[in-house]
Amino acid sequence: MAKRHWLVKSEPDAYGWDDLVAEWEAGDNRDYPGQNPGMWDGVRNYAAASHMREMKNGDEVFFYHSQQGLEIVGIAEVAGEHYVDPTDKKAGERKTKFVCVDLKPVRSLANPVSLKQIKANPELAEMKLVRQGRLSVSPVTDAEWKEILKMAGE
DNA sequence: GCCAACGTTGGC
DNA sequence: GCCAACGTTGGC
Repeated sequence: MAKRHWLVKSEPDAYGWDDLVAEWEAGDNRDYPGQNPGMWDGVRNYAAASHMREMKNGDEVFFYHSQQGLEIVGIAEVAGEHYVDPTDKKAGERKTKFVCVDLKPVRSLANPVSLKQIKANPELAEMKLVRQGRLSVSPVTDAEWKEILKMAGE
């Protein structure tokens, strides 16, 4: 099964790339001690959740900073496939449960790729990040993945 | 099952 | 801080 690629976004004020790295260094979850480091919890959007259900261990994920920075700052990988989000208090009342995955930092980008650069690149005009800005977890095609790595000078 | 109202996200 | 886009909720 070929590796797939994804993009997740997070507000660095709430939980940024550095926080992800720190959690793995600490070997624990900052906000929910005892839970896995890098637990991607709190997604309450069905489209985003269904993407998380498709994520497989080893898939690579761009980590994007929204609100502040507005750029892809690093690459993470899926280190734990989807499970019911332990922070979803109403999971029992719903037929479709929200889920989370675990993300593990692989490396930060020496040259982050900004939303502005992405929008300026016609190759990336179809990206979900551009077309549907509010989606917090979205698929990235192989071509888009390569193009962005190229822009990052990797 | 439709659709208006409301809430949230996120770029600017 | 504003506003557009979109998702969710709830009345009918």
